[in-house]
Amino acid sequence: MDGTRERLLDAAERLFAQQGYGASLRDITGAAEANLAAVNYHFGCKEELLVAVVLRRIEDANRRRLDALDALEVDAGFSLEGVIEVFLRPCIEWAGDEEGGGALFMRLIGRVHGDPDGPWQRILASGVFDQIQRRFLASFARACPDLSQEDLLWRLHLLVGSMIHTFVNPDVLVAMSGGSCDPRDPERALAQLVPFLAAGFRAPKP
Amino acid sequence: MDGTRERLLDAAERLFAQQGYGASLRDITGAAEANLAAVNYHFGCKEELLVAVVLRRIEDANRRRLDALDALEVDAGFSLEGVIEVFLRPCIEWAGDEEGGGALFMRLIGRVHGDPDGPWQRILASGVFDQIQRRFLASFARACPDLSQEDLLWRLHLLVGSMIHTFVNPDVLVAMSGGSCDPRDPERALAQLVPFLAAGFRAPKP
DNA sequence: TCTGGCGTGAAACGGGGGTTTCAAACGGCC
DNA sequence: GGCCGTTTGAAACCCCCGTTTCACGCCAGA
Repeated sequence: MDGTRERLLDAAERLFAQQGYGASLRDITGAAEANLAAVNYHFGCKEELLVAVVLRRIEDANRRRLDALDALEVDAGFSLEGVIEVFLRPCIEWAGDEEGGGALFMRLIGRVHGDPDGPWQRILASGVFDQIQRRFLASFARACPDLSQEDLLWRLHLLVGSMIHTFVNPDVLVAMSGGSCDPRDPERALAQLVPFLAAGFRAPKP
Repeated sequence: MDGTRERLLDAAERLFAQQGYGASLRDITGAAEANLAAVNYHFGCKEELLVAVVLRRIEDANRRRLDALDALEVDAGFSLEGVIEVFLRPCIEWAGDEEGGGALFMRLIGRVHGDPDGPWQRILASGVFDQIQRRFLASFARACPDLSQEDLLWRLHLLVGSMIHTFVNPDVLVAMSGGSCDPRDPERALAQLVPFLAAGFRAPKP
């Protein structure tokens, strides 16, 4: 039967998200109804499996971000808020997607992101974020022409931090607020994040 | 010899930060020049050791934050920027403290924070952050009287995200900027974070 | 001095981990 | 049909892990 590779990616995404990198290959191959050796055959080793899981979603998300940014740039309605929304969109959709595994994927991102010497380095080194970073920096520079490149980098970094922290673990904010704040509601999350971050970008230069 | 407990905490802090929760008790007790069984004797199990490591620093930091906030509240110079700075201060100092282990501790925070089902839940449940959250929410409410409780929670959450993302892995921003942005420089980090976050808090209500 | 608990040392226990091996099965192609 | 590269199956290999056990030294208190 074909599709073993895809089934492995699906199962790994779910189990890595739920249990962290400590999830065993035996559990993953079991869930994928594949043989234990299939992981090493298709991906080489456990770490490469994780990298493949992450890249599969990131590359797709970045394509959609670039498309949306293209549309925004030529539109007369170009705005700082629009750029921020385009950047946030994939994460917001993932966070609200309980069935398709998007919510789990965000948790996985949080995990690998917290392990600086692990697979995350390989993901960064793969260059998946290079084009995204360049394009968005250019758009933010257009929206905030007074800021230096250094300031833009700082603020993009702070934006990413708020985004990850919010969508990786929506439950934290839900619990903290007793349920009144819920990042998994896309509209309300955007309504909170965009004004906050746009105001941050428009802050006077340090 | 006394101090085994403290040596274990020191060694665990370093090794957990460098290698994650996967660091073995054999390595930790070896580095602490203690016996393997000492961890289970003093802390019960591996997870409790991690919790103890984290709480040791968090409790101290929160005490200092509360003191600084007390001083700020009675001062005529009370301001939103002041509250933000007080909140950020411990993390900024840790991030710049390579020798004392503060920088490593921030990495550890990033790791345990990314593992929502792990020891972080026990840390949250311990209530270490309850008083801090209440006090700072009150201060932010004083600085931003127009915002609802829900908006304040959202914005405090976004602040925490930027803070963690920045100081947990300073190298990311350093690499991304080619060295021109360095979160480990306390003054410049404050100069970037405080205006951005203050403007975010002052953004109009969603 | 005797004693009892506290801390330590050394070893073993039971289990699970990633990876490798090699033979068997599959599937397109000459 | 026969062949060969690709994929799967089952088992073994070797290693490291957290925890437990139990005996031994230590030292205050009776």
